[in-house]
Amino acid sequence: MIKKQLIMEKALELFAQQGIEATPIQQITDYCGISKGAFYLSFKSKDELIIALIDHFMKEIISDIDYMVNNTKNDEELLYTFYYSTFHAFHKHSDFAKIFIKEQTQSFNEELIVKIHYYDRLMEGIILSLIERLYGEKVERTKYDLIYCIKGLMNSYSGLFLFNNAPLNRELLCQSLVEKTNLLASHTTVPFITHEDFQMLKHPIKEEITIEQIIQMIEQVLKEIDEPIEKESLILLKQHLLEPTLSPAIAKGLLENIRNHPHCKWITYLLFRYYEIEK
Amino acid sequence: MIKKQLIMEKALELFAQQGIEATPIQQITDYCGISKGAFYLSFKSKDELIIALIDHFMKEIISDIDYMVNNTKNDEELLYTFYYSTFHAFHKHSDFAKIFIKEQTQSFNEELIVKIHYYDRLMEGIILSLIERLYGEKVERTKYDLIYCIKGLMNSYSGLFLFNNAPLNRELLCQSLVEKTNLLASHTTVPFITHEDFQMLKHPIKEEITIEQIIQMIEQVLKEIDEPIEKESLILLKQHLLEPTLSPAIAKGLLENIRNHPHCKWITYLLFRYYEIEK
DNA sequence: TTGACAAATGACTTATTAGTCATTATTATA
DNA sequence: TATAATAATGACTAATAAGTCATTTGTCAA
Repeated sequence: MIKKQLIMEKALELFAQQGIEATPIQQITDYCGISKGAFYLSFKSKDELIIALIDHFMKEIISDIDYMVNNTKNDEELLYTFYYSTFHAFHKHSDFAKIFIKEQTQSFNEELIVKIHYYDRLMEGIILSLIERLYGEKVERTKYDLIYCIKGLMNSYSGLFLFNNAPLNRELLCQSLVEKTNLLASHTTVPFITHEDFQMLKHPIKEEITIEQIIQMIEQVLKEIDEPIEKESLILLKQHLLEPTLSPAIAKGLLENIRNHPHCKWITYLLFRYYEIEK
Repeated sequence: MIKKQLIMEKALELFAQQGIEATPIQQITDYCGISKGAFYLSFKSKDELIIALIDHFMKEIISDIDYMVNNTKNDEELLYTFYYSTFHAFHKHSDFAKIFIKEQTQSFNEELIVKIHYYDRLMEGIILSLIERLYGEKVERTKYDLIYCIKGLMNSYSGLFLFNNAPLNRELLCQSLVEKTNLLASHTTVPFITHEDFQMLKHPIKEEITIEQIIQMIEQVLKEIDEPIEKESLILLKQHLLEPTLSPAIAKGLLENIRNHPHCKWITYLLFRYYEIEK
């Protein structure tokens, strides 16, 4: 497990610098100080490494954003928080964000395209629920169009700091985008993308994840981490999944405990979604 | 010459389908019904072909748009004409547009990056002059920011028909974007990109700038500004450059102090790069 | 018809890189 | 300590692709 993480970290650096195609396995293993053969003990192929990277970081980024949005009670701050946590995540994982944006349109690998599409959909889902919460009925006709505006603006501005190294006044950027979003949401009368278009564009998202799958994931993560608090929290949450005994407050508290551990972010996201649906 | 055009046409098709990297010369020549050697009679290398393609199509697209914009006398129609001719050109040369957008962020080849930047700048120039003509003084503070909004929106929506081959109601799309642009132009009060930022982005530095040059710049700026905090921060940063004594946290803080001063933006940018604080 | 010149060919060289596997080193166990 | 199990190695194979060049083919003026 440790070896796998080492490879992922080092590979990410090189990929961001040179691009995925231009980085041979040999260079990654040299940089890690291991042999080429050792790489293939951790990953079946170069593609598997790429997929693992995308999964790892997109899960972390999406769950960070989702958590922030769900835990901002004040609607006034909601948009700002959304933009802020998005750009924060992009900045924190800028090496990855670069790769993600770079390869977004350029991949030959089918599995990769599906992955990227999938996470793109999740992002759209977050944006949509945010718009609905903020503007409600008023944007019924324009909300799908708004999603594309927001995505376009984010893309344009994130390119600035990702590829031009410009130092970033993130507060100002977010303020500026909040204003723009509000403007577009309040005054747009001619949407381009309608509900029907949006449905059409929608690739069927992967079917709901089962409790069994979440439990399997927890068991996997338990092997990877050492921190006692997180470990015990996970064990309790697992039991709670099998047979719900804990009060909602305790369950929520346990989720808080594991929320910030890098290996637990995705599980936290799934569990939050799971309990949201249940009630 | 005829041969050269044949190769360019056929190569464009294959590039758009598979990506540039994934298309071998052999495949292009097979598709053309000529030999591999014949290719090298027309182009010195694969790179030369790629550059030739970009030049050819970007010249055509840019001049089409520029012509339409310059020949629209009625300001009411100007924005609509701009969007319409842009999307028309993208659609007409969709194979090329795909490649251009794909490779925009992903290129290894230095010459190619320079080319793409150059044409991107031309596009920004067209958009800027259009904004100035339409809104004049009213957008003095927000016009550079507006450019990035327009580019972001165009990108987001052109992706729809380029990569999802959604059927396109171009009239509706342009109407919709005209409304959005007018909204943003009329009501934006918090621009993110200022005149200074825009100037800065114009000259992306390639060659290393020496400490001495930065110090010279600081001395120059010191003469220009009066604010005590910014002044002292600059003096301290200058000493720190000559002989590093400050802790990273203090240096970072001083940079924060000067970051938003219009005359210090470029220096801040250089220093951030120098210390590699912000990536 | 011929010979000179240009155009075109494709087998070949060189280089790169993903992935394999027989061998060696290390660690755990009895 | 001896032995089995596991991890790690890197030389090797196979595949791909850019670019070259000796040879062939085509053209046309004399």
